[in-house]
Amino acid sequence: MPELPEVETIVQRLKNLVASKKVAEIEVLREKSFSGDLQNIVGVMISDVTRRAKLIRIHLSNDLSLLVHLKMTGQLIYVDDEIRMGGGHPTSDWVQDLPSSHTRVVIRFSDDSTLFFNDQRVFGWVRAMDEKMLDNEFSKYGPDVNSPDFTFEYFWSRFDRRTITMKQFIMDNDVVAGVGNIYACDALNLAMINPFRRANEINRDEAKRIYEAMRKVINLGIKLKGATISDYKNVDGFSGGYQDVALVYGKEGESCKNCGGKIIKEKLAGRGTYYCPSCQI
DNA sequence: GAGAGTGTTGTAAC
DNA sequence: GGTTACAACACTCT
Repeated sequence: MPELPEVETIVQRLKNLVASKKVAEIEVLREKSFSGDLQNIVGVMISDVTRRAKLIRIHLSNDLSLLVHLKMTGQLIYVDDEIRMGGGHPTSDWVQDLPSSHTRVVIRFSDDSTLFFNDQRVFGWVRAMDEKMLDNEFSKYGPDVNSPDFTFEYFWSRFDRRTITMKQFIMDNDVVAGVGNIYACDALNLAMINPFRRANEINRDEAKRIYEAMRKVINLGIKLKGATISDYKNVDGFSGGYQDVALVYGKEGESCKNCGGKIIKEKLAGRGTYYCPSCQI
């Protein structure tokens, strides 16, 4: 479910909440969701929380990190006494039920606060990794879409006569990391490019428009703390705001903000794809 | 109730 | 090698 802006939002919040806390206990409720040796984590302090692509890295004060991938339906929810007591907090009514039937891993800290990893579909995971394993994992990804390494010249160089559709191209994590279905649809609408166009039919000017649009929608997503379509919540239970300004994603039948045309939904490579056929050419 | 759809990505097959 | 189809799983929606 979450894409780069959602993960970035979670990381920013999590960093403030759990940095310098000590892991008191880890409870694994679903074997498939966790891998690593618990012995090496219990009693260790969290030193930092960072992000690479859509991965959340919880740095430990030994040489390990807990790497978290939320995939489609993962959530990291932080709960402490203050949150449990409520006080108008959006999570107050449902945090009482945690762990829920979807809770897969529970990390308890020495101050009694708790981090829940919930994941309805069990695609996501939490894995303890050393430097070498992390390098190997991160090597699968191209530069983050919002990083300085993702330059237009780099992006253009990756077109290289590829015949896949533009939507698949910008969602290819090896080309650029962090663009999922929502932001891919919106970026192509902003750039006025049809998602079914093939990468090798795109000229340099069009590529430039796509490049700028990708950066723009992702940065707006980060600013609005992500998009809440169904399961996504920030660490503290708040929803994101991007869905309210989305250009085409989830807007089938509505008017295109760009040209007033009617937004349609079609399937592209098995994924729901929203676009405006009148201005995205 | 059956069947399709869901924001991800790894794998196997072509 | 690039591209495509599908699987992993558990729900909701039509």
